[in-house]
Amino acid sequence: MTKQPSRAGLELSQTQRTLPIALLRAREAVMDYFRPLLAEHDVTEQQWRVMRVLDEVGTVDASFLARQACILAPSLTRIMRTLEARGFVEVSRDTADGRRTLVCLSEEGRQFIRKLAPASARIYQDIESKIGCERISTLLDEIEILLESLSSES
Amino acid sequence: MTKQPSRAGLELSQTQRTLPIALLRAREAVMDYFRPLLAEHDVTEQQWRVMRVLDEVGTVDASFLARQACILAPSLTRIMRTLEARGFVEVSRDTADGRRTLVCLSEEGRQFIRKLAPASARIYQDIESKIGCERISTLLDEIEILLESLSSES
DNA sequence: AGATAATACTTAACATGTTAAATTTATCTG
DNA sequence: CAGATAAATTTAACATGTTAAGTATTATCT
Repeated sequence: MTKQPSRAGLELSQTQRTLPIALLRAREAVMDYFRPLLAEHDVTEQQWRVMRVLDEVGTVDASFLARQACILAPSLTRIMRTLEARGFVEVSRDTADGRRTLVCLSEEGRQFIRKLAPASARIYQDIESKIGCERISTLLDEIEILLESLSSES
Repeated sequence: MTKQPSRAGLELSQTQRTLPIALLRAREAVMDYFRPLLAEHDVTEQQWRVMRVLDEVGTVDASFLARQACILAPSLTRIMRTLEARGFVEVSRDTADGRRTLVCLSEEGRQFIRKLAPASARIYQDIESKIGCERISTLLDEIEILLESLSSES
């Protein structure tokens, strides 16, 4: 079905048949469905991701938040500034460990999430209807396995 | 095996069990293996992607290149400036259509690709050995289906 | 042919990605 | 307990992502 280049020695794969590009293209294809909603409400993809994570986990330190939202620490610092200025998050210092920054959603932030949740869920359902729930589930499982395989093992 | 949240109404999925984040995490996990090599040779991930595509397709216009490398036009404009200044690519105007910019690898650019190819291929093989060739192949197939399902249909 | 729309880029402006260095606070060692 | 180390962020600098606006060139339409 798919042309498999014979890669006996140390040659490069066809770019389109490569994990980095394939994963990037897949993500772009999915995000194309969400971008209109985010743009309409003036939040970037990353800001929304941070708020989604905070909505799930409550109050957490910056490192944990960065890891969960797949955002690097320096980016998170800037994003926090933006979200705090907009009144969507509350930032404080950890009294137990003065190095840590603690963050949580503000009431306004929670309302914002609730306001967009239905439209966001509908978009995801639209995507599911095109791909199929089982297929998405399988893909997510495959990715989980990939992550386990690539991390923490020899 | 995996906890499936009951999502009868219009609620948000668990972030970690969502296509945008899962695909992003997978990509990051893979790129972590390549970044040291790229950093060692002072090329960014995107610059390398552009050169990889050019190596495959020869001389092409900017739009095609941008699409193949998953890079937006404005980013490509800047990347071209960088790569041209470094002598890795040659840029020219399409005589048949004055709007188009044509690009191809320079001899120096081709040599650069050849120099990094073995190490890059070894890294990919390392990744394959951890995940398994068939599993990767399956994943790539699943992604192709996802791309077809999401594009150009109703 | 001439006005108009469509293409293909390019610029501009702001947000984020990425790495390295700096800062502040904790922890560890002797 | 003082000095060295480590940990958690932040800052800085440059590259790219992203959208909107601007430019030049080509295609279209009457």
